[in-house]
Amino acid sequence: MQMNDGCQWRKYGQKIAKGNPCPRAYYRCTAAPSCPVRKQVQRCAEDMTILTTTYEGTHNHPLPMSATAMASTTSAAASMLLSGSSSSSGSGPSFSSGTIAVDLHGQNYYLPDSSRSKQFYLSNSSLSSSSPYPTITLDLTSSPSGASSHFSRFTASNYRPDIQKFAPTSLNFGSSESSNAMAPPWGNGFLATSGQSHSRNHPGTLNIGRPAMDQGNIYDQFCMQKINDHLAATTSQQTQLPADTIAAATKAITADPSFQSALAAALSSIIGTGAGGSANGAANLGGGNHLVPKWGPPVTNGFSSPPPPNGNPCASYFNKTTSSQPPASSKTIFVPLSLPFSTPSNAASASPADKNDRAN
DNA sequence: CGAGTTTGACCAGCGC
DNA sequence: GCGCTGGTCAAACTCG
Repeated sequence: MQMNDGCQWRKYGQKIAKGNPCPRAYYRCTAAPSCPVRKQVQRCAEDMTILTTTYEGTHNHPLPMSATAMASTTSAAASMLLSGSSSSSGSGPSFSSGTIAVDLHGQNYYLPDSSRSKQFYLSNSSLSSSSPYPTITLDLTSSPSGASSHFSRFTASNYRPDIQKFAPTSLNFGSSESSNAMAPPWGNGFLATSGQSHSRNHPGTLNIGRPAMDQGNIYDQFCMQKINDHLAATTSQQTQLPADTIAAATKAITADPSFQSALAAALSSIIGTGAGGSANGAANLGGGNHLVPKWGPPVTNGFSSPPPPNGNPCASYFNKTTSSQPPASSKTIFVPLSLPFSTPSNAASASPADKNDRAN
């Protein structure tokens, strides 16, 4: 069991996806026996330091606070990213269009792109700043609040130390539960935590040094860490994201090309632009295809781009080689995709239990 | 000893 | 129809 995002996950498979040297790990939520939620964790080929996590399905059980917080964090980031990208990142994918409307408060994202419009609903939004890793979260899962309507959540958070400093995020943890359930042992300080998570594998080094599964854990841990950190630090102020925080986050995100690309990739894959991640996009989002038509190609490219000079950190990580190649700055991308987008059927199909598993 | 992880094999959808 | 790719299962292995 892993404590990634507040939920317990069990790895049930790993596979090397085409176009990405890094294996993709598959996890199932074990918080509840019948929970259909699955998670995919994969490293960005372009930047091994970036992890992309895709959530699929809807939890049929109450989420721990940490999980909620995590989701929140990512959502906010995503929103920021979206807005930021649209305005400032010209180089990136075609986020730019500027047609993207982001309503942080409402958490309602509108991407009336050229021909297709999509509504991004961020059920939770929070920016976690404690983690050294930039995190991109794409959550397409239907959230409880959105039960009535299917929505997806895109969340991206850029975890950067510097940013953290600037953005004392006050996260909306939405859950009254305290961090008890999720409180990770390492959840003390940012440094402490990160050190711990990493140290598990490679003491003293910042590399993710483990297979995808671990990666997932790690990034989750970071999130959790952040959360905890925030909780501790802002115990009393877990409320909404201050404009400042958002702005800072947006800035940070837009400033990081790799992050953008990673996010774009994640989004594209999730959304299932025609390009490549058809499986995810189509299956998960159902109508998700309409979401980000333009992003697809560019993003994909990014992923396909050759690995870092290091050689293939990914491979080594996944191979369990503890080769430590601590990326100067590790980045974690969370791509929580949730199924229930706009297609009810998605939920069903998404559910692993159903047809399952072997479907593909 | 139990829980979780790892890894290879199998299955099914999709594209050519 | 064939091959490719992605996703899942299940047995074996490892760690606590």
